[in-house]
Amino acid sequence: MSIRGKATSLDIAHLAGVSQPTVSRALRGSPMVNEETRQRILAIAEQLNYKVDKNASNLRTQHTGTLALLFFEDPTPDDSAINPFFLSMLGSITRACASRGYDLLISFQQLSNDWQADYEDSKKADGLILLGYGDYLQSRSRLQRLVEQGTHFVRWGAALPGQPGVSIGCDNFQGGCDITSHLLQQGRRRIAFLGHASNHYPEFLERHRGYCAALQGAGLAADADLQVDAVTTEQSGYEAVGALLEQGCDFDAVFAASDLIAIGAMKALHERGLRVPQDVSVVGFDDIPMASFVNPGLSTVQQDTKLAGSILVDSLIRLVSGETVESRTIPVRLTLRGSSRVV
Amino acid sequence: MSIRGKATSLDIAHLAGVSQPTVSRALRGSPMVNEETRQRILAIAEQLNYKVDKNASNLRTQHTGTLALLFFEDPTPDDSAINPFFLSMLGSITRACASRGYDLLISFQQLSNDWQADYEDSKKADGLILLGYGDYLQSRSRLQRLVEQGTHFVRWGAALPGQPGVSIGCDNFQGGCDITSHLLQQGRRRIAFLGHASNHYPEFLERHRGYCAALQGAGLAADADLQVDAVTTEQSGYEAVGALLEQGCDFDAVFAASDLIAIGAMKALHERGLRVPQDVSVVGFDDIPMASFVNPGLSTVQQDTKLAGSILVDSLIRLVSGETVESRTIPVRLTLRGSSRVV
DNA sequence: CTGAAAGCGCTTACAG
DNA sequence: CTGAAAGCGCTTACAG
Repeated sequence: MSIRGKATSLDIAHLAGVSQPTVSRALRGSPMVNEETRQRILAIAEQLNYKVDKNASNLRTQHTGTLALLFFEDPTPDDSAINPFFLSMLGSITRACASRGYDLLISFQQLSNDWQADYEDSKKADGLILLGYGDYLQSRSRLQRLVEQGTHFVRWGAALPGQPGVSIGCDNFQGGCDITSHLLQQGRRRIAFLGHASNHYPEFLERHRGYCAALQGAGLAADADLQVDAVTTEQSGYEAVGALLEQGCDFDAVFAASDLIAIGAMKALHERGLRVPQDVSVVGFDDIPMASFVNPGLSTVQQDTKLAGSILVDSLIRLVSGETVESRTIPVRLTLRGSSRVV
Repeated sequence: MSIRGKATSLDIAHLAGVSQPTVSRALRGSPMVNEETRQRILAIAEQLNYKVDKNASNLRTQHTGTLALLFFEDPTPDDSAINPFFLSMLGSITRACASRGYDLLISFQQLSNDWQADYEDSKKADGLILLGYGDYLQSRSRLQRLVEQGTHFVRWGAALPGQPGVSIGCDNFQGGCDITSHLLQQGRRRIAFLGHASNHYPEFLERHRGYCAALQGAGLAADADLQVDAVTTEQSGYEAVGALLEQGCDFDAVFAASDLIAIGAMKALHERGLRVPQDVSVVGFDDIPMASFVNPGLSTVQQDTKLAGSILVDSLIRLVSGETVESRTIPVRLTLRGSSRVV
């Protein structure tokens, strides 16, 4: 046995008086090993604090028991904080992997231009989870390439028809529709939409479509003047409200395409002396932790990140083991708080 | 060349008409390869989308280029949200690893009882970053064992004298002292401390010591009735204020040992009709993102998570490469907002 | 139930 | 500057 360095299966074999393959079998729980022998081997392994060398076993078996999370950001390539919604997804994915016995490798893709390549190709992971925001059209060709290479991956995002690969996303359309209906029920009629509504941002677009559908259901038409582009930062929401007010737009509610936008919007409204919700109702999307702590609490569309994480991980594991997996949409739920309810 | 599956260095060697070791050298940038040959090899590798098999190279070189983050939680072993402060640390560590060319393996230790063992021992990572909260005394013996085994690790936490291993932490004492002084300057005299103040929670204890020192500096004694135990959750802060009020304690300020506690405390105060900061000033510790969004904004002690992440990663990398690394304390900074300033 | 043999895909002395 | 050889530590047919 090597004194320095970690023990190997050969060390154990010597000590147990068996061959090295028998040690390997015993440790992996093969039924073809004498129970007594196994116990002896296990005891020695335990005593030596032996752990199977993953590099060796992965090399031999050609799979890793590891999943890689590629997190890509577009709008803020600086070191600013990560969107809390994605942080929450990250937490949920991490937990889901752990509970299924997989390791999770995490990478921020803004710092690497070598996308798909780096993980499954270099045998670090069995499959990829893609998570992030940013311009969809820019990433689409990359998805296409992943599919062509036979890489196993799932992504979080809108499941568009003809979409390459497997997507898991929440029901953005329904969420947009429901929260808009809620505002309508509260008597609001001039509802601004803050967020991009183009196919570059499919999730925002779906939310906007839901918004339009709800308006239509109430016999109202969407007013193009009430849509202001915004990416998912407070700053962007703050500026969007500023733009709306400067244009002299008349509005009695704001549907922000994300909570971060909504929180920025609320700040801008407060600063102009407009009361939320008395003068302007505000609602968001995501239900990030801080939504319940702003004052008033922010009404929003909750995305179930825990469920999402589980489904992403389970789908990927099934994909890796050769099963066919369909894209899925997860239902959303309204979380109503003070920002949209006049008492 | 194998049609199915990934290309290997041998495939490239065949195509380039050289031996496999030459391919390996060329790809690793060895100066002992003819430049022309190298270019040819590089081109073929590129074309085949070849990536070095990490399992094979790690097995051969006996190091991984991977760091493992062990995140352990004590108080909430359920699926509740991760403390935003640690989420922020996690983001910062992830970025720091990426920018230094290391992969990051993440594990939630609440789900595994096999601590230290699982990572460096199984050759998945070159070193460990320990991050988390919970009872320090419970984990101390494990740290001791890590040191004995020669495992490379750094931990986030209070750098106590005689502490096993390398710790990086913020200056909890100074932070506690500064924020308490601020309250005193605002004319507060009866300052409650919400949080455990025992050696089970060394960071809270240090904050409490800073609090006592500041009081003493102002000629005041710490009133034991004004210290209420709390762990770092809103619920705990909410309950702590409830307990204080039920005891009929007289207090004009609250120093919560973490922002989460402070936010719970503010909620409890609001519900009882007490105004923040007019009736009771509230301050926290951490400066989590939501601190700036509660109403009024929460005054707090900022821990620089970005710097912390960099130092943790750099320290670990140096440790792994055989250098000696000392424990370090990172300075803190007050972030003052409306919760402690009567206009 | 067990062992001898082969091989996963690299890297690195060693020899030329 | 390049190649033949060895070996990292496993797992898995194959033979008994």
